[in-house]
Amino acid sequence: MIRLGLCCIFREQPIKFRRKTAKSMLGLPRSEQLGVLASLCRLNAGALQQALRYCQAHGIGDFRINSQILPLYTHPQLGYRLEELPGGEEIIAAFARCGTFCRDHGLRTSFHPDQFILLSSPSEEVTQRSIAELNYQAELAELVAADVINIHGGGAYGDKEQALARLTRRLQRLRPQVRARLCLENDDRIYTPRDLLPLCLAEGVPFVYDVHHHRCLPDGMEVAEVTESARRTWDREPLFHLSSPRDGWNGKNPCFHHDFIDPADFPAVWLEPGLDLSVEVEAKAKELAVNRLRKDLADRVVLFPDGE
DNA sequence: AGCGGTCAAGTTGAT
DNA sequence: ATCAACTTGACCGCT
Repeated sequence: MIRLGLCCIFREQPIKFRRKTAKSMLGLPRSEQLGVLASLCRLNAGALQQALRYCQAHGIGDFRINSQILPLYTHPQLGYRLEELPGGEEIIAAFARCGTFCRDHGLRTSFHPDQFILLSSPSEEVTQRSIAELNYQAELAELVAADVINIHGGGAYGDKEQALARLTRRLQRLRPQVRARLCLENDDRIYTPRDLLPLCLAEGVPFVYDVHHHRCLPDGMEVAEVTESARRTWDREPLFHLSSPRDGWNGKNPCFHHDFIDPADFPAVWLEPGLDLSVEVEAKAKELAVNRLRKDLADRVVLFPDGE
C-alpha cells in the first residue's frame, strides 16, 4: 500500500497556519506576548485538526507538520511553555485530539526541523540549541502521535567523515522520545544515500530516501539499491520523499520543485506489490498535486483509502 | 486595501 | 567580504 503525504500547507483549501515575527513581538510586555502566542497556538491547533480531516477524507495518509506550528516556541527571548499560556490546558487538549484523530484513522504525521537543526556541527552551542529544538519537536510529536522527526546531515565542515562521526556520537545525547523518532534524509548538496546509509544501518536511524535529491546529487547508487537498503533501516513503514523538477530534467536547475509530480518520476520499484510505503509529495501545488498523483497511481498500486 | 521588504536560528558556494 | 539559497510563504509596516 502506498500512503501519499502532504507537506505542511494547502494551495486551495482555506486551511491556514499563522505565525508572527519575533521582531514584532519583542517590544510587547510578556503578558501581551503570551496572549498573542496563545491565540496563534489555539488557531494552529484548530488548523491542524482541519488539515487532518481533509487528509483523512481525501485518502492522504500522511501529513507533515510545520515546525512553526507553535510559533517561536524555542526563541531565546520569546520562548514559552504551553502550560504558561492563557488557556494552555485547552490548547494542549486540542493538539491531543489531533493525535487521537490520527490514531483512530490510521493517519501518519511527521516533523521536518529546518536547516538550523544540526547534529554534525563542530559548535557545541549550535548542537545544544539543536538538541533543545529536537526536544521540543519530540514533545509535540508525542502529543499529536507523530512518529517521525526527520533531519539532514547538515554541513560538511571540510570533512564529511568527521562530521558524521560527531553526529553519531550525539545520538547518545538525545532523549528516548527524540531518538525513537529521529530519521536522516539525503540532501541535494552534501550528504548522499551512500554517505548516510552505513550510519543509518549501524545506528538504527531510519533513512528517509529523497529520490529527487538523489537524482540531483547522484552517488553511483541505483534507485532500487537505495530503496532496498533504506527499507532495512526502518522497523516500521518507511517514509520517502518525491518531487519533480520545475523546468524538467534538462532545465537549468533540476533541484527546483515543480507544482505537480510527473508520474514518470515515481520510481517503479516503489510500486512493488506488498510494499508498504509513505511518500511525502514535495510539490508546490500541495493538496492539488497529491490528489492528482493519487489519481495517476490509482490503477497501478493499492493506495491508502479515502474516508467515504 | 495593497504593496514591497523582511523574517530566530547555520552552512555553503557564487559573486 | 558579502549575500542568496535552502522550503517558500506569511507577516509587518508603510502608504
